[in-house]
Amino acid sequence: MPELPEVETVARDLRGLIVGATIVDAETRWERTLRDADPEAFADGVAGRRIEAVGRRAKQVVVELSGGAYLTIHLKMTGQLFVVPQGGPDDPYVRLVLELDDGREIRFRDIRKFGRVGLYGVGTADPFAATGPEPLADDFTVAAFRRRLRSRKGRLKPLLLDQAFVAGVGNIYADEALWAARLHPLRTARTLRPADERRLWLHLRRILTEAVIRRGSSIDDYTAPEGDGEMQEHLEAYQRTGEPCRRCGRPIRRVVVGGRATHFCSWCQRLPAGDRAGAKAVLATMAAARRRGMRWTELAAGQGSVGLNRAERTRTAAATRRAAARASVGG
DNA sequence: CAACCGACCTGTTCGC
DNA sequence: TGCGAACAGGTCGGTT
Repeated sequence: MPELPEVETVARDLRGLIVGATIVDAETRWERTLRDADPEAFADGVAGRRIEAVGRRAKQVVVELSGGAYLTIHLKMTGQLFVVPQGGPDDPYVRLVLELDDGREIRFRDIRKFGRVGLYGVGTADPFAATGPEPLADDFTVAAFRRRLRSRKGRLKPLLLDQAFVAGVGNIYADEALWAARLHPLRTARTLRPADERRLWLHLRRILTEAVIRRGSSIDDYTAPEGDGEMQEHLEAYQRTGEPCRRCGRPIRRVVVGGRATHFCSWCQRLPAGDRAGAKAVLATMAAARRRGMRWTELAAGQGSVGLNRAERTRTAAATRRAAARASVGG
């Protein structure tokens, strides 16, 4: 699940590997990987262009090409990028191959086919026109963050996931930032006191910065061209359902907010009375789970229970899968 | 504007 | 042991 730190890591790895090379051809194996689903136009558009720079905007890798063209690569849930020698081991999940002039190729591998690659040029519409500010940029000040918070009526968790509100935050770092700032995910932006706003701003930036240094969280399918990250070993809330809160020792709870798994400590992250009115569904679910004797997990209506060791087992299995993927791609 | 839904996809895990 | 349902979640387009 690549978010800002994971995509930043992929972009940095890729930059060191491909800047200066020239794209010779493009082979599309799954048409819808291309935003405009036109393999011929895409190949014509990239062939002969030199790779000038690689960066990131929100959760997308941006590859700048000669002549003012640029590629946007959204990894979505399961997208991976590898740079390998041509003719290396292949696998059925490679969706797009960019052949380089130096005997290597860039492979975009994506099990679930959600990922998208766009090609833009001078005069084409800006794909980031509706994207919010970069949270690690110098001009993302606490004052700027306050202004944005006060212009919104929504609850914090969905707000942090809204790319128009702030760019690059996904499910992992939204939960982590809220835990660190001691703010309930259902808290409304408008009820925040100045100190709350400041803590959220501070911890959001601190956690994203730390995660970039640690090369992101290698959970499920995420890996970068030059190897896994280690931030998954330093998460405080995400996927720690039932494990003790590292501040108070009480079990981390899991609820569904806006259709997304949300992990938090109901002791450290209180919901003020004023915000309870619109949070009935989640609160009722938690009360029902409590009545049924579930102390450490809360479930959406009708869902089964979640085993205590699930997170651990999932992590182990995912690491094995990533290793297999790297081997098959020849990386 | 906010909240919610289904759609897009496949592999893994869960409940029975 | 095997099967189908549930789940993972980023984003878009549509509805309430």
